[in-house]
Amino acid sequence: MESLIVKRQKIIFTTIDLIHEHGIQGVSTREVARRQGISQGTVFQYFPKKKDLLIAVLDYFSMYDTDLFQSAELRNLSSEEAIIFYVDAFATYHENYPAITAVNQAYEVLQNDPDLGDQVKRIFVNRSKFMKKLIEEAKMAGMIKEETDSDVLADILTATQRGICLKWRINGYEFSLREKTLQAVNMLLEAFHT
Amino acid sequence: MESLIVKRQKIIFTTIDLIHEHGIQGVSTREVARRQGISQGTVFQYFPKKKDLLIAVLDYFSMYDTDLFQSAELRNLSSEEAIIFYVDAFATYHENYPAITAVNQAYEVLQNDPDLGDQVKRIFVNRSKFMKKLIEEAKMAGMIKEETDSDVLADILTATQRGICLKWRINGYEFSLREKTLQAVNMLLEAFHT
Amino acid sequence: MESLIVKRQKIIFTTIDLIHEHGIQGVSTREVARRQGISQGTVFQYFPKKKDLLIAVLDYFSMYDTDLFQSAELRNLSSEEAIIFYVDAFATYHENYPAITAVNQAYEVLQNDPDLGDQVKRIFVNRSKFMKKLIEEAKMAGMIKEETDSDVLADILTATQRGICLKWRINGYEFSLREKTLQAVNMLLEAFHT
Amino acid sequence: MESLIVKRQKIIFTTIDLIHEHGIQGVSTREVARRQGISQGTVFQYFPKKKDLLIAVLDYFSMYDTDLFQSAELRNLSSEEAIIFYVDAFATYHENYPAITAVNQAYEVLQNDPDLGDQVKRIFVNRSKFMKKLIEEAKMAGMIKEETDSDVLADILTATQRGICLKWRINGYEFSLREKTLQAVNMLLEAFHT
DNA sequence: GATGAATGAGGATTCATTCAT
DNA sequence: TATGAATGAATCCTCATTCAT
Repeated sequence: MESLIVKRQKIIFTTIDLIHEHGIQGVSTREVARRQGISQGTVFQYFPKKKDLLIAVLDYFSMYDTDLFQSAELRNLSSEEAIIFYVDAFATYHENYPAITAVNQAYEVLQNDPDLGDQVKRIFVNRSKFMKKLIEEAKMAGMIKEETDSDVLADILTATQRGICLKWRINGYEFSLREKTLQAVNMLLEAFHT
Repeated sequence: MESLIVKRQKIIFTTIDLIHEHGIQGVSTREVARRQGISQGTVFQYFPKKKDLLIAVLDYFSMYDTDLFQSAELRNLSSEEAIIFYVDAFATYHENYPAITAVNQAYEVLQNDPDLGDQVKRIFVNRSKFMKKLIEEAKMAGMIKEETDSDVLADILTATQRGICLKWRINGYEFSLREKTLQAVNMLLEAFHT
Repeated sequence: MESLIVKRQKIIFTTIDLIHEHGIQGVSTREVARRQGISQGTVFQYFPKKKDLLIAVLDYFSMYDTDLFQSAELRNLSSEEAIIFYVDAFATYHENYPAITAVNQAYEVLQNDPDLGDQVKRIFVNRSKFMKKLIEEAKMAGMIKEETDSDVLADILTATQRGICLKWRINGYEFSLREKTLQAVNMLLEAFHT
Repeated sequence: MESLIVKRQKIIFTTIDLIHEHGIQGVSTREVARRQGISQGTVFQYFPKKKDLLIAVLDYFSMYDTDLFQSAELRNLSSEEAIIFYVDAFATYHENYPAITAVNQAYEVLQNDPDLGDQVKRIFVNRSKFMKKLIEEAKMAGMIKEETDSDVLADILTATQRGICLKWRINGYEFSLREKTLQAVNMLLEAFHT
C-alpha cells in the first residue's frame, strides 16, 4: 500500500507534467485523476481546491530552491564558485527535468491569483536575494568590481537564467541548457571581475 | 460613427487590458464584449475565433517591435546608441502602457497553442536577431570587446529586458521600469566595452 | 443586370445544393449568401424568413411534380404507359440532378414545422393521388387485376420510388437510379397485370 | 436508487421522444436534460458528445432489428411466414411506439455525419440483406416465382415498410400501421406467389 | 435594392466542486 | 479512504434576424 505522502507527490508530479504539456491553463483535475488512474474525488481529498494543488506544485518547486541555497552555503565555496555552483545545479536540474521549467515560466499566470501570486513573489524575491548576497560577498572578497551595483547584477543574472530557460523551451530543447547557461554566467562574471 | 478599424482596435485594447488584469486565461469573449458595451456576437464578427483575437493582440504587439527595429536603424545612430535607443524606447513604451507588459510575459501560456506558439516564437526570435545584429555591428565598430560572443550577449540583454519587466510587475510597478532597465543595460554595455 | 426572378431562383438552387451536401439542418442563410456572393441581408430581402426560403424550395420541387402530372396526362398514353412515363421522368430528373433527391428525403425534417409540414403533406398526398388515379384507370382498362386495391398499390409504387432513391443516396449514387427504378416498377406492374 | 443503465436508457428514450416531436434537428442536450429533470452536465457524463447520444439511439434502434432477425429465424417458420412475421412484428412495434418511427425516418439527417451515416447505412443494408435472404429461401421453397429478382423484391418490400410508416406519420397516425403494412405485404407476396 | 454591422437567443461542451455511499 | 454521480456556472461559438445607410 502506498503511503499517503507518496500518492500526494504523484499527483503533484502529474500536475507538473500537465503544466509542461498543456500549460497551466491546460491543467484540469479530471486529467490529473485520469493520468493517475484515480478518481477525481480522490484528487480533491488530497487537495480540497485546485488552488491547493497549484500551491503544492509551487511548494515543491521552491523546496528545490531552498535546498540549493543551503547546499551552496554548506560547501565552503568561494562566493564566485558558489554562484557558479548554484547556476550549474539549477540548470542541470532543469535540463534533467524539463517539465519543471514550465513552472518556472508560469509565473505570469499564477500571479493572477492573490495566494499563488504571493508565493510566486516569494520565490522570485528569494532567488534575487540569494543571488545578491553572493554577489555582495564576492565584492567584499574583491572578486567583483567594487563599483558594480549588486542589485542590478543580481537582476541580470537571474534574468539570464530565466531567459535562457525560456529560449530553451521555445527552441524545443535543442541545445544544452546547462552549457548555454554556464557560458552566459561565466561571461558575465568575467566581465564584472576585478 | 466609429470606423470599423477603430472598433477592432478597441476590442484588441480591451483584450490587452483583460490579459493585464486577469491573465491570458482570464480573457473571455463575454467579458470583452461586456467591457466594450457590445454583444458577444459582435466580438465574433470581428474575430471569428477567440484565437483570432489573441493573434491580433500578438500582431499589435509585434508591430511595435518592428517599428522600433526600423526606427533604430533610420536614426543613423552608432550601434551602441542604437541598443540604448531600442531598450529605452521599449521600456518607455511599456512603462506608459503597463498592460502591454502582460503580453510580454504571457509567452508561456500562448506557446501551448500551435498557431499562437509560432507567432510568439517569431517575435522572440526577431528580438534576439535584432539585438545580435546590433551587437555584431558594435563589435565591428570596436565598441564591444572582440572576444564577446554576440549570441550570448544578445541573450543576456533580451533576458534582462524581460526579467526587469517581470520584476516590475511582481513588485507592483513601484520602481521606474525605464530607469532600471537603462541602468542594467548601461552596466552591461560598459562591462563589455573595449 | 440580372432579373429579380433569376436571382431568387439562384438562391433557391444554392439552397438545394446545401441541403444536398449538408442536410436540411446544415442550411444556413450565411452560407447561402456566401455561395451566391451576396450579403446575408440580401437573402432576407428575397426571403424574409428562412422558412420562406424552404417553402420556395418545396414549391420549386412540387412544381416539377405538377408538370409531370400534366405531361403524363397530355400525352394520350395508356394508363400503364402513363405510370411508366411518370416514374421514368421522375427518376431521370433525379438522376440528372442528384441534389434534388435530398429534398425528396427531407420530408421528416421539414414536417416538424407546421407550415412546411403542410406543404410536404400536400406534395405527398398529390403524388399518391396521381398514382392512384392512374392505377384505377389501368384497372378500368383491364390492365391491372380488378381485385387489386389501388390505394395499396399506389402506396407500394410511391414507396418504391422513394425507397430506391434513398438506397441510391446511401450507396453513393453507384447504380443507375433510372434503371433500378424502372426495373422495380415494371416488375410490379407485371405482377399485378391481368 | 436507479441503476446507471436505467438512467442511460431514460436519456435515450427522452431523446427518441424529442426526435419524434421536434425532429432530429430539434434535439438539444439542454432539452434532454430539462425533460429528465437532470442537469446538462449529467447528460454529458453519460454521453460525452451529443453524437454519442445519437449513436446510442441508433444502437438501441438497430438492436430491435437484430432481435427480430434472430426471432424470425428461431421460430422455424416457412420463409413466407417468416417475412410476414418480421413485417408484422416490425409494424406492431412501431405502432405501439410511434416515437421510434421518427428514427426510422431520420436517416437522411443522420447520414450527413460520417459516423452516424455509417451506422445508418449498416442498419439499412442489414434490413435489405435479411429481406433478400428470406425471399431467396422462399424462391428455393417454390413459394415465390423463380424468375423474380430477389434484390428488387427486397427493395420493394423494405421500401413499402418505410413508405407506409412515413404515410402514417404524415397522416397523423390515423390508420392502423400494422394492418396497412400487412395488407400491402400480403398483396405483394400473393402477386409474386407461384 | 443591396449592404453589412449588430444583436440575442440558444447550443455543445468543460470544469471545479460536492456529497452520498 | 476512495469513489463517481451530479451539478451549475462559465465558455466558445452559430445563427436567424433587424435596421440604418
